[in-house]
Parts: sequence; structure tokens; C-alpha cells
Amino acid sequence: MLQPVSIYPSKSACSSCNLAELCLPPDLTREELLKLDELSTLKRTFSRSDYLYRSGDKFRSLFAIRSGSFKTQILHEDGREQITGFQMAGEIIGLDAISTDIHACEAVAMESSEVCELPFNKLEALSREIPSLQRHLHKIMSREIVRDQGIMLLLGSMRAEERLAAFLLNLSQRFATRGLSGTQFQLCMSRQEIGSYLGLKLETVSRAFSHFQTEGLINVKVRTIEIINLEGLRASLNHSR
Amino acid sequence: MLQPVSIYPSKSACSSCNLAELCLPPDLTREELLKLDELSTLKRTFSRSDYLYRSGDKFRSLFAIRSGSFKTQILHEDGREQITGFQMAGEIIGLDAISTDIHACEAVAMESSEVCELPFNKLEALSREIPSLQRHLHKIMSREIVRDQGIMLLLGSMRAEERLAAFLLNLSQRFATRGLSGTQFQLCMSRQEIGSYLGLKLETVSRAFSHFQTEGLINVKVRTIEIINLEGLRASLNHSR
DNA sequence: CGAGATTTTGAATTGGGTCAAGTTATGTGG
DNA sequence: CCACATAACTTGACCCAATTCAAAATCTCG
Repeated sequence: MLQPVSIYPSKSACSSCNLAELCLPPDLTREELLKLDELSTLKRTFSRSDYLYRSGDKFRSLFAIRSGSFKTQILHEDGREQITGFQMAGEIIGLDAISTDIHACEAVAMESSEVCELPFNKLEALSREIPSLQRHLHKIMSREIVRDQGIMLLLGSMRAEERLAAFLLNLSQRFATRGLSGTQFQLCMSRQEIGSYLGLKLETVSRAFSHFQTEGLINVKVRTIEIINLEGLRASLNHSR
Repeated sequence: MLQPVSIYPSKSACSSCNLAELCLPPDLTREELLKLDELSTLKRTFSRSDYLYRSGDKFRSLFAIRSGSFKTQILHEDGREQITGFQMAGEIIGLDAISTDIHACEAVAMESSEVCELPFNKLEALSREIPSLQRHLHKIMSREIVRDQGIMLLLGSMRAEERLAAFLLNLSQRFATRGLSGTQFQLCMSRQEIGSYLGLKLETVSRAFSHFQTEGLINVKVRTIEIINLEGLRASLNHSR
């Protein structure tokens, strides 16, 4: 699942690497694009359940996901773990480590995946030279903050089915952005992982899936999802307690 | 409560404004400090429940809190609201707006407060000139990401009393950092606001306070908190379900 | 001092968790 | 390619932590 896609095909001058989000600044010169390209020479591949980095690792680079997908999770000392996100092609991962130069969470491949390593020192140097790259880097970090706060809203004030609806709609939207179907897709994570992300137990996730199916909102066959009634799903987001 | 404090008194060359976190880069020259000072000429004061910015406002500046405290909250269309943080003197607020140039949440003063406005264009320009300022800005943004993910862990996998313990310990630590007592302090927020932040109802917050008191961990008199057994509070964080 | 807001506490309810059993996938080695 | 083992998923029954509803107590401030 999750085939490699260039999100911004028209701007994909970056040959060595699909820099995706990083390629967004719209006003780069040919020369600047070349410099960006030089930055991202290291490409690495991962198989399912390989670690991209672990909590406690020294921070050196951000990573641009070229293909595949990862999960990021925090571990509490007493064994609890919380998945903080599922990242897919075109997204930048590792931002949390800038703060202390130590990775605060760990990133695990959900399937065969490729990343481009972006040495952060070089990225900072380049962004001092290219204001639009600087602004773009800031936007990426800010976007992560906004995303995280959205999840706080979800975890703090939504009921189980609302959380799952929000999750499915978010996936749908991200697949669509990548030129894939927004209504039919494969999940690459287990019920347990979805539950960890949404603050629910796996049985609750399973029941919510079943309920959406009996309501005629979706078809579920284990990890194959078909959204039948997108509007209905959206509506089920607004039933507050 | 929450008196104005200079967090880094020895480095407080910034005369016009307690730039606090922004002053942290340890290796600034006299000249660079002057430039930083020039950046932050606008100072504004707020009374309890004044808005610093509202959701939807155009983004122009970050704000360094000189004194007092603010809450930030997101509003869901259906009326639900989630407090995403309580910020106090020395903290930077407004980072979420960089991503879209529109403020994604709103910031409300919890008491009489002063902020320094930091025009973001100028901050970006200056951070291109001063690498250690650039790095510092990145660290501030990354720290916010780490903080948010900590709250996800709290909301996603802790029970009510653990959440309140984590909240109290966090407050305690932040007061202590500011040279105030970490064991005796005033809350500037209501039970309802604490509940919104922690994903709980106000009654649950109240009951948890009462229970900590009967356990001998704290003394509560409405908004006056005294932590009696700090270790005990920490221990109550590790009772996972 | 008094009115409205906030907080506490009790009792009843319930959404989601827990435990358990059965079913369906997935992957591995022969 | 099949058989088996293991992991993942579904469903039911029961339970409990937190919510809801209600009432009383306390606080705050004009």
C-alpha cells in the first residue's frame, strides 16, 4: 500500500529525493534547487518494523519519507506507549528531536519504506541562505504543532466513534492528496495501533468499525476500508456529548 | 500570582523586554543583543480574559510573555472547546499560526499580563544573520512539539488522578524554574479549565483534588495548593491501568 | 452584605474497559 | 501448495471509572 508518489510533481526538480514538503517553496531558482538536492544525498530503505530512530538516539538529521509509512511513538517508563502519529510519503519526521538534540520518540516503519536523510546542520545553513526555504521549514514545524493540537482536541473531548471517524477522514484526505483513492484503501496498522493513537482499546476500535458498517457508512474487511457515505462520517464527528 | 520574573537574569541584557527563552542562546555578542532588543519594541498589557489573539486572526507576530499568564484554546464548530496549554512568563506564544499565516487557536489572559510583540518577519530576518538565534527558534518550536506529544500521552493513556498529578507536577516544576515556590502556589484557572486541559469534567477534577488531600499528598483550599508529598505525587503517576 | 459564580459532594448512569471465547488472517516450514 | 501455528480481529458479558444530574457549600466582588 501507500505507493511512492510525488506530491508536487510539477515542482519535483529534486532528482535524488522526493523532498515533497520541502520542495514546496514556490520561488526557488534553478541554483537553489540544486543546492537542496545536494543536501539530501543519503537515501535509506527500511522493512516493516525496522526502526528509523529510537528514543534517546542522538539527533543529526530530519527525514523526508519518500515512500512507505512510519509510526512515531513515545514510551512511558511503566511500559505504557502512545502512538503520536502515522506518517506517510512526503512528510518530514524527527522534528521533536531538535529541542534537546536527542530523539524524544521512536519511529518504526509500517511497511517497506524509503527515506531521505536531511542533515539538520546543512538544512539550517541552507535556510539561512534561502529565505523561502527558511519560511517553509518554519511552516512544517508549525504544521506539526497544529496537528498535535488537533489530536489533543480529539483525545480530550471526543467519544470513541467520533475519534475513529476523525481518523478515517484524516486518512481519506491524505490518500486523496497523494492521488490515491480517498474512499478505498488499506490500513497498514493494527486495531491495537489505531487504539493506541486514538486513546482507545483495540476492542473498542473494532466495535466502532463494526458499528459504522452496520450504519452503512463504511465497508470493513479487516484492513480493507471502503468509505460509502463520506458525509455521514463527517456528520458523526459533530455529535458532541 | 505569577509575578514577573526574569528567567535568565544573568543574560537579561534585553532591556526593553524580558525575551526569556529567546535570550537563551548563550553566545550572542553585544551587537547581536542590541539587534534583538530593537526587534521587540512593542509591549502590550492585558487584563484577565482579554484576548491576545483570536482564532482566524492574521498572523504577524509571536509574543513573549513578560509577566502574567495566558491560556490557549481551540474551538470545535459544535461548541466544544479544548484548552491546549497554560503559558506563563518567559514562554513564547503563537507558534501554531506560522503554518497558515492565520491563528489556529486563541490566547486569553488569565490575569493581568504583559507581552512583547515579536514581528515574525523581523525575527526570521535576524535569525538568518545570527545562527544561534536561528537554532534557538527551532528549539522553541521543537519543544512545543515535544510538550504537545507529552499531553497526547497524558490524554491517551492516563487515568484521571494521574492526569491531575502530572498537571500539578508540571506546574510545580515551572514555578520552581521561575524562582518561585514549587510546593506552594495559587492556581489561576478554574476546575472547569483544568478539566478542559486534562480531558476531564470539572467534578472529576474536584474529586481528584479532594482525594489527593485525604491521601495526604497535597493541601487544597480552592485555588491555593500546597504540595506536601512530592514523591508521593510522582508515584501516583506510575499506576498504569 | 448579597448575588452570582465556583467548588464540593452525593447518587445514579453509562461509555468504554476488561476478560473470555470463538473466528478469521497471515506466515512459515515441510 | 498445504497444514499448522500464531497473530489479529470480532463479539459477548460483565464491570468500573468517569460522567451526569442534583443539591449544598463556599467564594468573590460589586
